[in-house]
This record gives sequence, C-alpha cells and structure tokens, in this order.
Amino acid sequence: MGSETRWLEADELAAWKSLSTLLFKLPGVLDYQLQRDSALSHFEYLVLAGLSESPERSLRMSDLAGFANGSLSRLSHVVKRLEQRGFVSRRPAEDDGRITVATITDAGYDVLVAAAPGHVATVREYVVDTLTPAQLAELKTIADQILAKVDPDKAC
Amino acid sequence: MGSETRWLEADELAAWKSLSTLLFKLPGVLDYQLQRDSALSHFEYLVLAGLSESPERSLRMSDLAGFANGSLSRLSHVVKRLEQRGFVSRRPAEDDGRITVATITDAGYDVLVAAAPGHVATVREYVVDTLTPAQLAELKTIADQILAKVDPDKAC
DNA sequence: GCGGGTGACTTGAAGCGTCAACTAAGGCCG
DNA sequence: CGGCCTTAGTTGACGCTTCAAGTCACCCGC
Repeated sequence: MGSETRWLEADELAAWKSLSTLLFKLPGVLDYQLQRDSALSHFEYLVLAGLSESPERSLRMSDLAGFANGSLSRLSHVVKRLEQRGFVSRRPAEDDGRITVATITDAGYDVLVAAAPGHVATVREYVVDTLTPAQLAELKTIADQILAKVDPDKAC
Repeated sequence: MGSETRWLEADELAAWKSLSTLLFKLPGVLDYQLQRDSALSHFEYLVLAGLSESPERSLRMSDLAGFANGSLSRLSHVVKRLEQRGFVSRRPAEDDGRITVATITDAGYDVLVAAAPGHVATVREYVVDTLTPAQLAELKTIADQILAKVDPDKAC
C-alpha cells in the first residue's frame, strides 16, 4: 500500500522500547500492590475514587466509565461485583429511567480510605518521586500530546 | 503504619493522571490496529518479532518471555496457540531436555513481515512522530528511570 | 547410581475484559 | 397517541491472563 515504510531509527526504537516496556510493567506493579494490600484492582480503585469525589458520592454509569477510562460494559460488570461485595449501590435515576446512578456505600468508602495511602505511596515510589519536577511536567506534556492523537475528541 | 501520607500536589496529580490515562489507552490502540489488520495481539507480534530477530530464528522460552515482557506461563499459552496456527514450532533442546526452543516458521515470518509496516506506522503516528526528537529522548530517560525502580535487576 | 532438590516449562481452573446481542426508557413526528 | 429511532445500560459467551499445581529433566551428594 502506498509509500515505503519508514522504519524506526535506532534512537527512536530505543525510546519506543522503553515506553513499551513501561506500558507492560507499570500497570502490573500498581495492580499488584492494590490487590495485595486492599483486594482491589486498579480499575476498581478508580471507580470507588471517582464516586467518593462526586457530589452525593454518586455518579451515573456513563460518567463513571469516562472517569475511570473504561468501557460501559466493563464498568457494568465491575460495579455489579462491587455491589455484591457491598461497596457500591445502584438505582435508576428518578427523572430518567434509562440512567443508572451508582453510589459508594459507607463500607466502600472505608475500603477506599484504607487503600488510598498505600496506593499514593506506590505512585510516589515508582513515578512521582523518581522524577524531578521538571521531568514530571515534561512527562505530562508528552502524555497529553500522545493522548490528543489517541482520542482527539476528549482532548482539553 | 508510620508516617502521615504525603498526598499528591495538584501538578503531581495532573501529571500522574495523564500518564495513567496513557497507560490505559495506548495499549488498546496498538492492539486494535494489529488485531484488525493482521489478526495478532501486540504480545503475539512481539513474540514473532523476537524470534525473527534471533539466530536460527529461534529462542528458548525463558528468553523469549523476557524479550516480550511476559510471564513464562503466558508465553507458553500464546506459543501453543501460535503453534496451532502454524506460525511457530517447538522442540526440546538437544543438550538439555528441560529447555524448549521455539522457532518461527516461514508462514509465521510472512505474517510478521506483512504486519510490521502497519505496526510501525501506528507507533510513528501515535508516538514517535507526535513528539520532537528532544521529547522522545527525554521520554526514554524518564521511562528508564521508572523502570529501574520497577525492576531493579533488569536495569542496564 | 539413587534420592532429594532445583530448573524449565506446561497445564487447568478461575477471573476479568471485550464484543455482540438484548432490554427498556425517552424523544420525536406525523 | 402510536410507531420508530436513539440513548443507557445489562447480559452472556468467548478468549486471554494469572495463579497454583503438576511434570519431567538435570544435578548433587552420599
């Protein structure tokens, strides 16, 4: 198809490999810590965190899915499991029966509060405190540039 | 539990959120393109690529797992499926019966060669060509620093 | 040269994510 | 107000990853 492939130069390849490895390993580390210390996946943590920061500690499913960077389907499964564990409750919105509003329960809030310090410490240990403030700022710029390509709509 | 939690500052949090979102979304984009155009997952692609670059187009399972950043168990399942599809073959090493050597077949090599341009183009589109050379270099430095924390052994 | 330990995988079961239906409520338009 | 499209969410099946257990092969000491 069309033009010749522009293969990666040595330095481009090296950078890509480093990023690629990071993409594989970092999620694993974060999940591992949360799972071990709080029996939560990173995604479940984000769901609980999202709810806890919202007014009424509630959010409609679609908004929560966006916040946690997951599909609606994935969220639906996860919320069902969290509900079975007693961490979240669900009910239809009064004004629109199609909408489901999820709310974090007191038990869920307790779990989140217990999990947060360890999670933040892990993020600090592996990412934030490993980099200089300038590097962290640059990382944000870089990540945002890539994300703008990945999903152009949601760009700020 | 010792000291007070050091929560993230606003700018630290913003940077972390950007990275976190990147961690969620980039793998999806890469997997999607490979799956759609070549019926391969990113991991399967890495496995084939690793084999194709090695002497005799072969590698022992452990080394291949390291190359592709996956567990031995995961690799074993994936190689079994690739073998069923005719892209890879396996045999025990002559000098040590515990070791399994995987080899990419001609059919597998063809698939890889067909998949490579599209994959490289995707990597360029979303990452390499989105950043300046300086940013790319900085990204490599940053990723390597984090990786050094994540798994200190494998550091260069 | 044989029993116990270690190394290198392989396997099976369990859990999670994705995709493609499916359900059900709202809105619209004649 | 009755059909039809759209929106929001749920569900089930399938595939993949993980984790724990299992299988051989090699090695070491006695």
